Amino acid sequence: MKITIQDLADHLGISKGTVSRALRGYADVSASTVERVQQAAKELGYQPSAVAQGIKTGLARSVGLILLPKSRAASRPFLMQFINGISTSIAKHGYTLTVATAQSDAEMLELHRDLFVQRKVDGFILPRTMHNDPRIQILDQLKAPLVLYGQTENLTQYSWFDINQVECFRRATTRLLDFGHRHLAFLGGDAPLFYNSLRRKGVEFGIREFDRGEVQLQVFENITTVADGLECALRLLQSSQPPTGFMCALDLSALGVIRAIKQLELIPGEHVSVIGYEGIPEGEFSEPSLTTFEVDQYEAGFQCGVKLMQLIHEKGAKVTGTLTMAALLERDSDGPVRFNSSELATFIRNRKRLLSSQEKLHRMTEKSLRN
Amino acid sequence: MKITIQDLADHLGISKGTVSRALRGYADVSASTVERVQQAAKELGYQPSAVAQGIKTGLARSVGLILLPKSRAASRPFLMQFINGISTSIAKHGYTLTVATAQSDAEMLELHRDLFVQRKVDGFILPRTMHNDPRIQILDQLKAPLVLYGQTENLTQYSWFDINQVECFRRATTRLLDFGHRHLAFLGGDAPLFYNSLRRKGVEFGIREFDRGEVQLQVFENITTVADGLECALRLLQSSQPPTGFMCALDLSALGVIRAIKQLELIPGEHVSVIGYEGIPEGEFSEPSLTTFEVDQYEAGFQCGVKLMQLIHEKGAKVTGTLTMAALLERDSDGPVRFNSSELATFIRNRKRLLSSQEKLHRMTEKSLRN
DNA sequence: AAATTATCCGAAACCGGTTTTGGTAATTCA
DNA sequence: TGAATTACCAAAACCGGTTTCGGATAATTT
Repeated sequence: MKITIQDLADHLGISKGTVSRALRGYADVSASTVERVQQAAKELGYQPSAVAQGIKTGLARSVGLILLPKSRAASRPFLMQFINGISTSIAKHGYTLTVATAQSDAEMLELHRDLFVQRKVDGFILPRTMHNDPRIQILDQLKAPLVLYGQTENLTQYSWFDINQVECFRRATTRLLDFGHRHLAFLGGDAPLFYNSLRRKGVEFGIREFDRGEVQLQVFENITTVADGLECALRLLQSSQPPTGFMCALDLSALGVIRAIKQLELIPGEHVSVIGYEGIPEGEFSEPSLTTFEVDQYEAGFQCGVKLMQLIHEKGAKVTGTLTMAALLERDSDGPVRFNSSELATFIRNRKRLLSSQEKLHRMTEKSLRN
Repeated sequence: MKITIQDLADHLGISKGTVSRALRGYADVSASTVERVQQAAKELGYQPSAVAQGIKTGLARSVGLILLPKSRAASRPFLMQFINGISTSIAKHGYTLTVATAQSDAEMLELHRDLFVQRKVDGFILPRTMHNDPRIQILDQLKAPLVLYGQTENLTQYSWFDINQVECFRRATTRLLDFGHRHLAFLGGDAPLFYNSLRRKGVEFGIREFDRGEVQLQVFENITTVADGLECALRLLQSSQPPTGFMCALDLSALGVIRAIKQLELIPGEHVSVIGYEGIPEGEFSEPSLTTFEVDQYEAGFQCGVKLMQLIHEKGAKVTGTLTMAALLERDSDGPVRFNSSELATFIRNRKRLLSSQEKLHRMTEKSLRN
């Protein structure tokens, strides 16, 4: 059933070595033979077995991407386009993507080691880089090619691709300050991940540039889901010094903040401003739509793939780092400050008091409409 | 650097054949030798190269999953957990998952063929089954093991796993009818995919069981995104005979319907009922939360993996089909009918007329609150 | 004690490719 | 015309495993 190089050689009456050299483009095969071999290969549907090729070349022609589905909420949105980008760029080199999932951090490290030692992959792409990422330490020992999606310590030793998140959050901060906001909150994401410090640093830069003492910043961490953002914002807004501008490390938490604002019967983008980061599709459909930085995950995956192919194929290839920008989507969840923090606090208190009476009114209206 | 079976054999002073037989558990190796070999393998960190193993066994120990990122909205939600399930179940057999993405239908078919012919994968999992799925035809020719996630024609020839979607939608329909709804709409999804006919069939069954002539059903197709659902529902609700109950083939479109209902200043779950299908996380956070059928995508992936491993490893294994149920999450987007269709139409017309006056009222209230 | 049977392992073949080696026939050059 | 290249291809070695085969030794049976 399955046709091998020997079958093809027999069919043509030549040796299998010649068939191989013809297909690999060696110079010592006559043009006519190359032609005949290619023709026959196409006719018989011969394609060399990647497995058999790999044994001699030492390459599996596959790269590894290992995910931790535990961190479901955070990794889900970006995944599909990222995978698509990787797989598209490596496909040009005949590579495929091996995706594995680990149930724990320990298992994730084992998986990296095993996949490489077993020669199932030739290198790795490491998303969601951590501080002192343990994956890197293991892969370094094995001299496994790797590309980081994100930054970390000792960046000059590795190839990496990242968005300039510091700049993004500097701009987000400047934007809110220019809008007149003076009480800001930064809702950070996963604390152990490197991105979190970068985004936070961007916020601090933005404030430092501007500050003449009148800016207040509150910082939180591990706000990674809609529920987290909702809860955190509800608490902050009902405090005595509520922020009037929220910068969220993740769109998901920003959507939670918007929900909190609406829950307090305030208007997001007017009474309170919110800026997110990542550009998940939900942000477009949110009411109001979410101002955010749109990360091109396809491009990120594509570039990671390109860099990894360089490391694997070009011997002596130098590691490279690339920093790009995300596009700011100026939508409706932020705008010029209406109240300062104290005014907002008062407004919220009054609102609360009047909610019951307003509800009565609403019920009356409804009743009258039905009749 | 990389240690081979020959290195291990030299280190132990025995032949590589014996090392291999010891590690593969052959009976003709003494217990003490097995012990020594295993010990040494662990110490030296030896793991056989999957590539070299594959050449003799003819297996790549990998299964393929090929995605079409074009259909982004529809495939995104279910993906991560599905991949996790597959990868977890096949990991028990030392298998990994090869994920590739195709940019077009034609490329997708080629990819299936190439990956199998090149022996990069030993079989496939086919999600999102279509009518007369062309992938199946190609893989049949190659005698490639495959498992369907979803159903199709000639089901007895293949292993497959699916949710009993007919039953789900029969129950959704019965539920709305029991709530007293008599004007229903079914918002179908991707028409070429097999699931669509199944879900529609479920709706028709539900109505046929019940109908004494008074039930009205409107059917639509290719409503796959929030925007689609929003638009479709807006149109229907403003027609002269609006449905009071919506059954959506996809949660995403159901969320759009909810948005449409709210946009018309109606209360989802009171004035109009909505039921979705799939159980995406957004449905939990929606206001009101979405009544839907929660599909266990992890389990689906897991079972597909199990079935594929059977086909690949147990020779003469018979194909098997499995149908399970999804859990109905009774949340807040549906409920007893309040208005019949005509009443609803009137209500909506009046609402519209009064919206401007109500808005005036609202602005006045707000102004008074600020002072 | 000899014959038989088990036990254990080395040697070799094999899987399907790639790459090196070496030899023959056709060309080119002196 | 003879020598030196060149062009081309067959044969063989190799990659890192698995599996078969057969032989040596030990254990058992007669």
